[in-house]
Amino acid sequence: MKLEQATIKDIARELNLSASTVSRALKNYPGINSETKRKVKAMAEKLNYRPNAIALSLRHSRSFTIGVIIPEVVHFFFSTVISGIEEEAFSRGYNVILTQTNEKLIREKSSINTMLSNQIDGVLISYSKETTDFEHFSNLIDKGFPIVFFDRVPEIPKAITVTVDDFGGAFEATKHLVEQGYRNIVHLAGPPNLKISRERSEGYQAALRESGITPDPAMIVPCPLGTNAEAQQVVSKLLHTLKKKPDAFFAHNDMSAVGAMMACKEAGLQVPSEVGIVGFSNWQFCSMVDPTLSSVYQPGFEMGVKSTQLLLDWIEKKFDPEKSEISSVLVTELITRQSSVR
Amino acid sequence: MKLEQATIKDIARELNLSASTVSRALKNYPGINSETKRKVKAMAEKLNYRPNAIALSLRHSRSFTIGVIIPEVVHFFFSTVISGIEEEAFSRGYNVILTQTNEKLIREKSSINTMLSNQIDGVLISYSKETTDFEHFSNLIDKGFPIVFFDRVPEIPKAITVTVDDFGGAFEATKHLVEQGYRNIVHLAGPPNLKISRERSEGYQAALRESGITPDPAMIVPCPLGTNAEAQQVVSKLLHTLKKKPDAFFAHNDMSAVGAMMACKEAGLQVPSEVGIVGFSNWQFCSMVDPTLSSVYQPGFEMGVKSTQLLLDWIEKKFDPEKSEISSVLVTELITRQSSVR
DNA sequence: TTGTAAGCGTTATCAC
DNA sequence: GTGATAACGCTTACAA
Repeated sequence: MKLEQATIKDIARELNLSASTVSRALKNYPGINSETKRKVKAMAEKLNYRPNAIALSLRHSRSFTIGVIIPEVVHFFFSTVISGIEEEAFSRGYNVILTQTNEKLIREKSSINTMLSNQIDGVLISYSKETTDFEHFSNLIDKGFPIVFFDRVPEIPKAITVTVDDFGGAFEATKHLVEQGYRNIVHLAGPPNLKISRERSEGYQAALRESGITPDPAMIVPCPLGTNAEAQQVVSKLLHTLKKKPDAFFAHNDMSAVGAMMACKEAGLQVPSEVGIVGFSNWQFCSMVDPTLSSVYQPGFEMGVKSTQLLLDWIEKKFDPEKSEISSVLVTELITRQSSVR
Repeated sequence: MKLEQATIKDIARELNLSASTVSRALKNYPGINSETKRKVKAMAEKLNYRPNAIALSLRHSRSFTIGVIIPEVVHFFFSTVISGIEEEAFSRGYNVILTQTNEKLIREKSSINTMLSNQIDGVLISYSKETTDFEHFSNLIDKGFPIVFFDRVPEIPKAITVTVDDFGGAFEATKHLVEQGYRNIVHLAGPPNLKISRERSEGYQAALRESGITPDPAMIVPCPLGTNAEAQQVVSKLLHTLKKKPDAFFAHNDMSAVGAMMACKEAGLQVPSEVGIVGFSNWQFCSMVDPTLSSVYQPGFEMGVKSTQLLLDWIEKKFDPEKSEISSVLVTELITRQSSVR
């Protein structure tokens, strides 16, 4: 059962007018009899007329719809970004069509194709962990199609990107641990093919160096899944195997940090007195665990808003990506809680 | 800069054919010269032809797009549901357009209008906390427009709904607390205008009665915001004011449960030996807090999948809501962890 | 001030 | 086997 939508033609027929007059009346064109205008609007109201956005899209070759492609919806940080995207798009009269890739490259590609078929005006992308080749993006960029990358951004020419200052955040977190007197700081690192992981790792190392500590490769431990179970297991093992006994953990995400915390508790180590822990992202649960978890806040909502602003400005030709290369970097903020302060 | 999309006309021009022939060739219609077909497909490939979904929508009055309206994206449960919706829709060739209402009725209404303008084929809705009048829904239902409600469902005639067994989940949780020997069980209740809140409250009361305990209105405490801060404050106060000292909390959501846990710790009460706590939803952090939090698991992903199945079956006329009234109730599962087992 | 006609991309219908 | 035409709903030169 379809919804019987009244069209301009219906209004025209009822009032013995032409479709063009109705169209003009509805849009307050100059040079329309005000009585006609009144009648048209009244009839539109009566018939519950609603413009057909599909017809408008076809006419204007503009859909007022943007696409969003993310790895996962069920992810606190990404959901925050989506929220920002949705707010900004809504307030500027755009629709958002959303797909998740589940970290699969093939879904990423097919999503882009579907969206292009649907004539989206532009797209926001955070790519999957499987993506190592960026040709499907550069093709679009080369054709001048509006595309903005956020958080997970490719290192390709002319890409417009929005990220947080991962390096700076990691630097600050590590520095903080040093200041609290921790010396043997382990880094639980993310998947190395993501730039964000590398930035965080480098920020950590830079902070150590600046503090006169030489980074030890053995202290950089991969936790590519980023789950608390993984980190717990990894850290439990570490506590036995490492020569230099670690007295702090800087994790690339909050779940790993919690995993580390659980492993320490299990091993009978006091947090923060014996071991300091700092996470990254400042997820909701940071203030709910015991001890509460210090973490680097990433402005997800702002990232969504900023990315969308850039994209829509581009679409609406308010800025020209050819002339103004933009990579926007949002500042992070270290939130210190119990887990790292002694 | 628009993407120069090749159209059927372009292919036709290149090959000196008519648009209709090209269209037929591309769709493998019978009665087309196989050589022509080959040439057309080759040219389509060469020009990187992609069918214009907008034109198809206009032609067929079908957009292959469904709308999703939820209160908040940044909400673990809802994001899980979205994930299920997205998966099912994607696998059946539909797009998902998403809006969040931020719990505002006015946004709910305007979102529906925008989506209708965009000729969505159907819509999935979980309504806002502000929504108390359901006329904007019944209007659509009366016109036979495909609409499926999930989680927060209105009690109006002919509404197709998908919920979890909130009553049953609450019943089981409360029963479990009783079995663990807790007697003065407080319920931290959700906003009463949501049916889910009432169901959970009633499940709690029914379980008490079945255990020979008369529910005490003073032991049902509103926590309408559902934040841990709110619950912590409420519970701290409770511990002093209630005549019958509470020895357990069944919260309508997990954040309230954590708030209660924090308040108890603060008051020097041991969990679970002195106070038992059970939450609702089984959010990620349940296994991360200390002690780990027992909670009622709600199948969010399945809810998304089920709702979408119903909606798409309706759209594709695989079931007739006039004949088969469907309210689908998914089972919950109590996950017992440390906070309630002694 | 209003009407006519063409066109956005596609396909169903009817010709040839 | 293939082509011409009309139609989906709307806007916009151009004409009246």
